[in-house]
Amino acid sequence: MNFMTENQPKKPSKSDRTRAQILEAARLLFAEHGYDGASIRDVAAHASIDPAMVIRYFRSKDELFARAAVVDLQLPALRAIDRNTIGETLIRRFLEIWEGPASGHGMIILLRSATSNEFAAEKLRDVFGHQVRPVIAAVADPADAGRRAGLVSSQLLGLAMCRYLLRLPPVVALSHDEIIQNVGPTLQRYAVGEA
Amino acid sequence: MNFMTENQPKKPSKSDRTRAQILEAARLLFAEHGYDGASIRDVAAHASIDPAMVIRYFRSKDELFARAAVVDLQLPALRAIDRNTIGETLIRRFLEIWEGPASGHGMIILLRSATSNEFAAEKLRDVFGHQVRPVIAAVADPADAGRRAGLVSSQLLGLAMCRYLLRLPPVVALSHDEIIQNVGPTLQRYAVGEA
DNA sequence: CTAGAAAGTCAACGATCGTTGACAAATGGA
DNA sequence: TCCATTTGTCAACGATCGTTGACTTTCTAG
Repeated sequence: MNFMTENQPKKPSKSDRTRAQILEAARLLFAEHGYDGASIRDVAAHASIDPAMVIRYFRSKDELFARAAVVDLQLPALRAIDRNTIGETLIRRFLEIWEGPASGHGMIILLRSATSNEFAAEKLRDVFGHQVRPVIAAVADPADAGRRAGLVSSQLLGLAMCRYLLRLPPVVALSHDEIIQNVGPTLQRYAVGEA
Repeated sequence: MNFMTENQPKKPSKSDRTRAQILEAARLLFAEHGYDGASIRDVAAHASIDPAMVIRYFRSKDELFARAAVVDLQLPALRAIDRNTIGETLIRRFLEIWEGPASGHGMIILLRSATSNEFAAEKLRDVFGHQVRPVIAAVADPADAGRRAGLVSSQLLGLAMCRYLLRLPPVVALSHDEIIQNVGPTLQRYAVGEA
């Protein structure tokens, strides 16, 4: 038993590297094929390792998925910015999350599985409740922040579905500027628009 | 062999009823659990029948799914209506499709499986190309009808995801009037708005 | 009534899956 | 060096899945 687990030890101890490889492979395959479509054997093969190791490092497929489906949107604090550019700010951050270099696959993993996996769905509702809604609540009447955040989420999840999951050609073809120009005003109205 | 198959025969011939029962059970379970989550054995049990019969009547699970995932949105011809109410017309039809009495489960079946099943995804793209896009093309410059239809679809698919699949509480709580009031203008702008 | 087709039952196949436990190799501190 | 812990390999388990083929029951036309 390693009793230094909760310190900041300088040990990338072989096992940690294997663990990371498994997790990386899992993120890739869960993102591409969803929870059901990605088998533990597939993950193991992608990490050049035995399937049994996947279970040893993560206790089950569910736990592996939970580790892989971590999402931190890092939404900006909207109170600090010009109230008229809130919609634009949100859609710009959206594009960074989905197409920026630091994209951690987290959202696509959740979205890919949330339709047929209750855990993923709950996790996604959690992201809404703990990451999206508070940001909106900071700039809108808290009484209907949920409604506004819900509308914002509906547009953003739909855009993600069409562009990154379903890959509807006309939506894939949209440039960043077009997206900002079209969707920005929608989000602006949903977030802080009239009534 | 029944050589009267392509006429309009007055024979609900036992087998036709079984066939219909299987299809109904399949639609229900595919809508609830998706392609992977609904097994042929489940469908058979729901139809009070042997699993082998499902294969006999439909040749395979894929074919059964194809039969179950039929969608006809019956979108109204937008050219006939007041140009200023296009957004409202679209969102009203959306609510009818998803919550009206004639809801055939078709869209929820597709949406539930499209994220991890390529056939369902292709079918959904097909619905977009053959049912949504033409309707938009009738009232907008055909050159960017794809872009406009894509934006409309992103909002509507996102709303369906949040309200019927993910069941985000604040989105579920929205009344029809609230939805029409909030989403209508968005669709209006996407469909026929400036530039 | 009777023969043949249609409808339904049953058991099993091969494949894949998550998971386990027994075992071998590698590693590192004493 | 020796030994204990870690790390990795291997084969198999039980379960579930889609699908098949042989069989029996039910229905219906002649």
